[in-house]
Amino acid sequence: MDAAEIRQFLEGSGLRCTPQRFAVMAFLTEHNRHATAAEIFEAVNRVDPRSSRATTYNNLRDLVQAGLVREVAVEGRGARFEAIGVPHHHFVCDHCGNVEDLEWYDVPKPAGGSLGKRVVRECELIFRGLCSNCAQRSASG
Amino acid sequence: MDAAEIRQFLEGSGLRCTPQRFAVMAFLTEHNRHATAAEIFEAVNRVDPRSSRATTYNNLRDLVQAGLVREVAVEGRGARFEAIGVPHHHFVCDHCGNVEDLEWYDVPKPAGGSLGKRVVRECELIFRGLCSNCAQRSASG
DNA sequence: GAAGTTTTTAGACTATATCTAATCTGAGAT
DNA sequence: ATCTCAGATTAGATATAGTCTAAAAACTTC
Repeated sequence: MDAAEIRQFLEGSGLRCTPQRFAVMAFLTEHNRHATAAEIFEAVNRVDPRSSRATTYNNLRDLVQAGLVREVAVEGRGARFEAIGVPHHHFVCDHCGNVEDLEWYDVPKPAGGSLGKRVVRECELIFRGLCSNCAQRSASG
Repeated sequence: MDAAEIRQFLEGSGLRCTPQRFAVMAFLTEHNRHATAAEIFEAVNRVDPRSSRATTYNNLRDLVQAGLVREVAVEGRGARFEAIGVPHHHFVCDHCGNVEDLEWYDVPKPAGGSLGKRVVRECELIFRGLCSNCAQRSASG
């Protein structure tokens, strides 16, 4: 996603393309990691050193509401965010806590009537275990 | 799980069965909800009004390490915990934030070599959408 | 019942997130 | 161009979540 696309996305959602908001979105699309609010704030701060924490949180809330960003569900302190791009699943390392993306594939929904009257919007698959690095380290250590 | 079983579980994991630790475990097994640390602390506090927040956190950490309790991955402030019992998946309501259990069924692992050298310990499936209550309310409202 | 270990406690401290009121910005109207 | 005003941003106070410390208490073992 390049700068012009980000601008279009924001304005298409009724959000002004402010420098701070743009910086949040740009950071999230560039680094497809699962950034904490602190990391995102730091990135916005590189663009404008006078920017406020509140703005980063406000913008993250707006972007999540607009459907451009997703809050990732992981245990541990501090929310994590990612730009909504190619769908994928997640792998969380027990040891180092890193979150990695796994290729998307369809997951079967619960069978029969067990969903009851619930309405499913999306589904996320989280694997847990040891990432490549930690697995090798624990094998050789 | 009754009182004697909880005691056995704790001692089998090398943990003393203290009143506070017992209270944490008992609350989590009774209420198979996905309790926040604050709710658990409140429950422990009903048993012993002088108990400390730190103790609840210590005990939750110990119980997670011992494999009797799991920290549930959900977005939002405040970690949530559940006793490890029958395996199940989760449904998170977009609207009210409640976490509900869904019947367990096997989920296919990523195909081929896409896991690389990762070692998978467990897998969790999270559905998101509207719970029965919120779905009905939004349909009729 | 003494000695040593584990656990708990109170409260300070750190980290994370939100709120408030004042100020600033920019896109459309003129 | 510049006025206007809703939407955005700011600093800093406040709220919420979690951790740490040192001392006291509660068990275990002898």
